[in-house]
Amino acid sequence: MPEHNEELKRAGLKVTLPRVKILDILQCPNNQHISAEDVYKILLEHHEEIGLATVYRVLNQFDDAGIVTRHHFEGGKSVFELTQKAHHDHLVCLNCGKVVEFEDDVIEQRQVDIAKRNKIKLTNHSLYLYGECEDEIACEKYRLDNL
Amino acid sequence: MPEHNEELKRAGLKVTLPRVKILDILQCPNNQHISAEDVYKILLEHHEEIGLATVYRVLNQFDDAGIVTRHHFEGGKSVFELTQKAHHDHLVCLNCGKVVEFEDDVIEQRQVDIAKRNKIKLTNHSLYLYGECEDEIACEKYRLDNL
DNA sequence: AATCTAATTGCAAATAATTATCAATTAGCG
DNA sequence: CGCTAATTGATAATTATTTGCAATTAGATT
Ligand SMILES: [Mn+2]
Ligand SMILES: [Mn+2]
Ligand SMILES: [Zn+2]
Ligand SMILES: [Zn+2]
Repeated sequence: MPEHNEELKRAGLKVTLPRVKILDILQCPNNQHISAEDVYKILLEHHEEIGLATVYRVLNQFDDAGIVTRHHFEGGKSVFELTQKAHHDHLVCLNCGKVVEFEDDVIEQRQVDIAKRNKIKLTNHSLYLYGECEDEIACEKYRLDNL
Repeated sequence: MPEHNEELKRAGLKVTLPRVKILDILQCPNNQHISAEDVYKILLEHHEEIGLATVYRVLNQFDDAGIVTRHHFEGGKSVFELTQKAHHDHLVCLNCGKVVEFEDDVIEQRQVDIAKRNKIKLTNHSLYLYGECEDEIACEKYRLDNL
């Protein structure tokens, strides 16, 4: 019934409980830019008996299908977010982990120019800005709230 | 005697064969943006009895000392390069692995503005452009030459 | 130059993140 | 309702990197 089913079918994926549940989790605003491990933890909290291997598998399938976008923030592990209508890049606080999304047409255009100038057909890029919240109090609060 | 010694001493690191040899390897133009594993392979080719753990340790020490800069290109493993006088970003061919360095003041300035606008003190950033060489023949050649 | 000691190294075992294997289960088509 | 290929869970395997520890050594101190 939910539109989740449509999205899965469109991607040629069977509608299974793990997939629907994982989509649910990704949908939640709190869980944007979430790691496989964290998706798994939330599943456990919801008492869903879904294996970690399945989480990784499903996220990869979603990535292949374009349903999610994978990012490599500093820290080794991949994080995923539902693919948005518009491309955007990220600004990450190294203290509290807050992620701010932004888009900048000037930067995007420059990237295209640089690639062209160097005779390379640009297929994608990754841009991450790292820093620290100027508001230290809010930063510390955010950090504590997210464990 | 070589200036390597100075660089190591300045960083408070003893002048040892592993460190000197690894600096030698990083110095070579062929080895810009090289992984720990590849540094280790080259050491083996040079018949240097240096352990892989030491390579990782030394590269981390160099990173801490600012002697090298670590990058995370697509592909999981870290790559290192001797820290250059000027900051630059990278354009990588996903086919042949060629890496082109570039600097773009407009992009740099925009990043600063974006961070400021979002009340975050920018500490660093990573920008990687990925694509494919327009010259497919040169691309394939480069790919084969590098294994 | 001989001595000393903290830094360094090599090797093997340990981690961390992710993937592969495979038998058991199941979605969805006919 | 039955069939079959897709999916899943548990576990073993991989990959990249780090850590523990005993043996070695650079370089300061006699
Ligand atoms: Mn995002
Ligand atoms: Mn470079
Ligand atoms: Zn913060
Ligand atoms: Zn190429």
